Amino acid sequence: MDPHLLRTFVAVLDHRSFSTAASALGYTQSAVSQHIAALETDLGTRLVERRPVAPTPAGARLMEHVPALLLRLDAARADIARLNQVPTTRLALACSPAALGTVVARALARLRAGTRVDVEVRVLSREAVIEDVLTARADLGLIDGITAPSDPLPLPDLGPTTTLAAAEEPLAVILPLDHPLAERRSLRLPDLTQAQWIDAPDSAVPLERLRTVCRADGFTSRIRHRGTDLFGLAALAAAGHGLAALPLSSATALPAVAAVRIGAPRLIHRTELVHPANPTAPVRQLIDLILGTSPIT
Amino acid sequence: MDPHLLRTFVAVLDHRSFSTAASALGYTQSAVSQHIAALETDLGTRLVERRPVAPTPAGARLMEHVPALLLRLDAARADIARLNQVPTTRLALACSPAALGTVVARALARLRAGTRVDVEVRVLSREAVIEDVLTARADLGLIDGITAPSDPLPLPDLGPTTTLAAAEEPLAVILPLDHPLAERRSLRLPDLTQAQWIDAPDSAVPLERLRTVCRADGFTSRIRHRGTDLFGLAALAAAGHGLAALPLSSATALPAVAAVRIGAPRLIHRTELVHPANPTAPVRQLIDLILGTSPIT
DNA sequence: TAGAATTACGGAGGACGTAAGAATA
DNA sequence: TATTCTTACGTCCTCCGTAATTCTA
Repeated sequence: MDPHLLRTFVAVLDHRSFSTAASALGYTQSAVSQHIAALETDLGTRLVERRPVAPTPAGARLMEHVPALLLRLDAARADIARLNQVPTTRLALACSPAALGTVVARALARLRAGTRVDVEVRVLSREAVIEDVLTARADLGLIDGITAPSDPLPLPDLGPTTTLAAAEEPLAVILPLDHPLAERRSLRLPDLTQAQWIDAPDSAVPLERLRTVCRADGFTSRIRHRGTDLFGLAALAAAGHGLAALPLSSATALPAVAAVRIGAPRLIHRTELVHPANPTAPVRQLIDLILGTSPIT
Repeated sequence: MDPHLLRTFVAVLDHRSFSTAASALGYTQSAVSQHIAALETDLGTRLVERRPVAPTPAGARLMEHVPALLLRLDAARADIARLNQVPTTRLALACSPAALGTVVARALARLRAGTRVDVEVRVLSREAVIEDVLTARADLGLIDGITAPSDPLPLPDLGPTTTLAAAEEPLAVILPLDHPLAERRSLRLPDLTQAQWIDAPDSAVPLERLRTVCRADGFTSRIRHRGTDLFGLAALAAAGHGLAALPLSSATALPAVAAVRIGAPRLIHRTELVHPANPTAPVRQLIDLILGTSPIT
């Protein structure tokens, strides 16, 4: 179970082909074939079905571990590299779309006033934000999500990182202006299980998460929207393709849609800050700024 | 970052010696030295201080990743091995001490009545239970802990496993029979931050966890009790060495100590069941039995 | 039958052991 | 000075590429 073998394993399944995986990795087909054969011998089972290339049940099971494993490996390497890094004043901040509106924009406004810290903001899916922070492609991450008021966001294994609550606000849904529910003061989420939704896991609250917090099925969607483009999502919602859940402030700011607050169950939208252990001084400064505890105004 | 190198890395730090690590791993000292050198070259930093052997800051950082990494690697292998395993009727059940009292004993009483499933019960620390389930040394695990009433227990990353709530009960503290607070109907946890506690992370609720849920410091201890022996813990508590937090039923059943319920904050003690994906039929049967949904009575 | 994976085989590099050499308590 | 780690070096084995072979859509 050498990491190299595991990397070619995922490449093969990603490309659904030994040869293209080989060229992507800079190996020959032969080498890839040998890698897979070595893995299969080691584990004593066939992992990949050939022609067409597809995971066997065992391969699928392995695939549930390997990406996390390789990520953690990269995280370890990055974590050590960070130790000897000289503090830069050019910081990379990765955030999910709703985190940008609820926290980052406001924080950066305060930044202009007083510091000489340069920030590059990168808007990504939640998973990609975590990846970026773990692998040191970003100095700081902001992730948004919904939970019961006192709970932390359920984040996957983050290793030795710290998460801090950066902002909380009510949850809302966006819907077309002429939607029958658009005039309501607030809505109950369980009443919306049968509505038509847009599944926009990278930008809005993932439908899967709505099902979990409501302990209910439903929340079906005909359209899936990938990417971090909230305005595009709003356009789809405005055109009547379905609802989407967002923090109230973002929902209100979007054009051509109505924003209605979710009144029940008691849920909040929270943005959490994720940062590696032992942040450098500029990073710590930015953290303080975002948390609003900084003397800089 | 070959897994072999990482394994010798942890062995070296565990044994605080290259030579004893070598013999433990079945290598020569030379090989171990080369392993460490290879890792250090790869990562570009010294990881281990020699004579005496100790982790450098970078080594300590690496050490925060490696055990989890190696565990996940073993979990992947075990997960695949389980696929081709023939269902046994001899099941290994790993549980934390309080889980035994709250769930297992009762469930196994029902087991005697109707099935031909053989169970081996193993009482371990929470971490060891998780390890056993992930690496298939146990077919099923039960872990106890405390949280706010509707929250799940905060378990570390478990990969593709499922957790289910198995039992809930009030939280209590045990104290000497002649303790001034022993006659109380209930106690508030924040009032006990300044008391003397026994830190028994393997058997009772870890003090660290009490601090987290109370959002308070304190809960200091002079005695640390390792191991899964609840009666030993009770003896220490009875002798006045400090308090310990346990589920009410276990606390009540222990000899020579008073059990007082924790009234605030609103916390529950919950036992959760951890099992791998796709359990075999006998395992599923045992799960149903434990959850009380089984027709077997 | 063509496209694609496997097998055979050889060379380069890596890994481990033996043994001699440095370093430190 | 004794113990412990490092370095040198030889051998064996592994890994990858080339090329011939087998498989299957």
